[in-house]
Amino acid sequence: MGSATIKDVAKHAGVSATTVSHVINKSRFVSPGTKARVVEAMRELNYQPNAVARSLRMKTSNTIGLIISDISNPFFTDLVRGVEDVANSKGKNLILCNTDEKTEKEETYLRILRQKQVDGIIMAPTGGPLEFLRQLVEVGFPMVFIDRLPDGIQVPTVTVNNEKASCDAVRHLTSLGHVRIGVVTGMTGISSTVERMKGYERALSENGIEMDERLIVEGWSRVEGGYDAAMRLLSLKPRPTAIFATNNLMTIGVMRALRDCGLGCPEDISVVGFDDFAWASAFHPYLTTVAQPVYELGATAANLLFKRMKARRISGNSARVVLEARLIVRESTAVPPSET
Amino acid sequence: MGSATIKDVAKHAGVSATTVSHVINKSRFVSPGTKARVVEAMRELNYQPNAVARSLRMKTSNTIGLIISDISNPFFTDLVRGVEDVANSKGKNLILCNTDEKTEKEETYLRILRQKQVDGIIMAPTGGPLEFLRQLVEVGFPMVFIDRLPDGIQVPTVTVNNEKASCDAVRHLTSLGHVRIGVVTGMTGISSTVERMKGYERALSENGIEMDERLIVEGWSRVEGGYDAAMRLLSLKPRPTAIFATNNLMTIGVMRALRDCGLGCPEDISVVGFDDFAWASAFHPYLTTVAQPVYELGATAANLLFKRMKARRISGNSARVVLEARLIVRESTAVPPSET
DNA sequence: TTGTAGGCGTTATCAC
DNA sequence: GTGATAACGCCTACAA
Repeated sequence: MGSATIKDVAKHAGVSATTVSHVINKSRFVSPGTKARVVEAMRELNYQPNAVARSLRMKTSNTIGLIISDISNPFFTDLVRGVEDVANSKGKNLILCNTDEKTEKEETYLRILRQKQVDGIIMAPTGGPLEFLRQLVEVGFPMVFIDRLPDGIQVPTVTVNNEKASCDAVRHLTSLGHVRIGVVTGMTGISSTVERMKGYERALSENGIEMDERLIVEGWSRVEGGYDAAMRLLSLKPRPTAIFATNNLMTIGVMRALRDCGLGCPEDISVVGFDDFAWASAFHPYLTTVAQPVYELGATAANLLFKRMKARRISGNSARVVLEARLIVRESTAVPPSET
Repeated sequence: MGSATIKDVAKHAGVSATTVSHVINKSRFVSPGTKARVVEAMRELNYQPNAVARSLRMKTSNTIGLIISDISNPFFTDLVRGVEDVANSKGKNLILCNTDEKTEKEETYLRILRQKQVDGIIMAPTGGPLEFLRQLVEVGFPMVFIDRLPDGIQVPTVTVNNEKASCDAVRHLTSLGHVRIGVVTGMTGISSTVERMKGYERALSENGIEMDERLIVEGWSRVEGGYDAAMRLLSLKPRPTAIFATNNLMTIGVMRALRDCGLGCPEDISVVGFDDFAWASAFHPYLTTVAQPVYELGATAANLLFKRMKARRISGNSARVVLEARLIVRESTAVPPSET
């Protein structure tokens, strides 16, 4: 049984569809009497306005798209919540899309979201080459990038101060006397990886520590990658006295590797991880981490997007907002290396 | 500049809109020549079909709604991924909604999703009284409940075997010699809480252990609640030798309480938690947990929903699918209580 | 204070 | 093989 339409309500109330529409949207005066009849008719017919028809007419879907790599990643989890809260407060809904870092999925989702007439898109770009994306930006489609900078596309972006935060993390290790500091790097080709490595390098050079290529291992931003990378690092002789894992998943991989090697943290080796965990202060080791303001990242991006949506044709202006990630020092790494 | 429409393409290719439509949808034969011209016109105009207009006409939005309490909760995180993967494989998109367990937000989202003509809804019901929800179910709107059973509404549901799994968890503790076993319970009024408590009670009675009301404390399904509840339990004299935390967030709260009380786990007290953590085997204590097949929960619900969507009018039939949660025994609790 | 009519961009029916 | 035309449900000039 097809639901009641605005015409059904009109007929039932003995008025025109126009009047019903105005009652629904409070868009012009309707006498108390007729208004009451309309309201009553809507109730009796259990009327629900058809938002699709409305969208077609109004050219706004009250929906925004959010494209991330994987909602299972705790990092995105809080970010998504930030976006949804802001969106909800503005009466917009969220279509969630997972790319798994696949450029192909990214393009498909972009295309679908566009076809669904979403009012705007927030995305963490994979970094792959993307003609369609470039076109969208060029026609002024409201879009905000998050967590990473796109390659050569001018668009508003929200990130954290990756370099500075990484630098702080590594400085923390050097200040404890560490010199041989291994680093597990993220996916190549995304800006956050590059920036975090810059911070690592800067901290070392500040302290007059020579770079050792063998201490830099790729972890592909994933748990398994972090595990493998740590295994490589741990097999070095002499092995590093500390490891800097440049994201949350890789940090877990590193810790698993330590366990499998029978190594204790921080007794045998110190670890600092980028990204904090809600449970970090309740489970051992109480890891020192770089905490990103993840929720704010999402909320900020959403607010920025809404600004763009209002001023559709003010293109060209591509702000970059940088939020502050900060080091949280916990007891576990406050231990000097057993060897030097 | 409004995007090109099907009419623009038709004009550009010198054919009718009908033909363009048929080319797009491959819905009837079009001669190679005209087809080529149409395709070329679409390319030149950078044409993207308007999915909103299509939805209005076809009466399907190719979108489903997912209503949960909070995407920040790691439990829902993997579940959402399961739903999205299945949805995506069927060409559907996902609108994500967070209720924070507020009946009011739940109703608002239900109404919006209905108005947006989503093809179906998957939800973890708050348990509040909900007339609108009941109406939706009654008119045969495709819907699947997840994680919890609704109160007295006949609708397909996907859950885990909460009672059995809880019973196993507590049996594990009794088999280690524990008798005074505290339990931190979830929100009152949701089925999973009730079922998990039944499992707790059954395990105790099987072992001839008398129930002690003081050992049952409400943790409201949240971290803070788990913390407070654990504090209460730890202040009992004699204090329990083990604690069963009935969900992931409360488990974290319990562990924080132990830390703040300077108590070690498992030396001073044993803990078993409902819900596993990806990092559980890498950080201390290596907690024994009940692992729910969370991704499968979401995927199963989505598959069930798609079945319902196909056979819209086969109402009445309200399957309940029960997946298996299983105990993962790790070293930490394999320690007999220091006292009896 | 209220109503009529046209159109948003598609797809489906029928006709040629 | 292809096209006109109506309709999906709503909003909004314009008119009365």
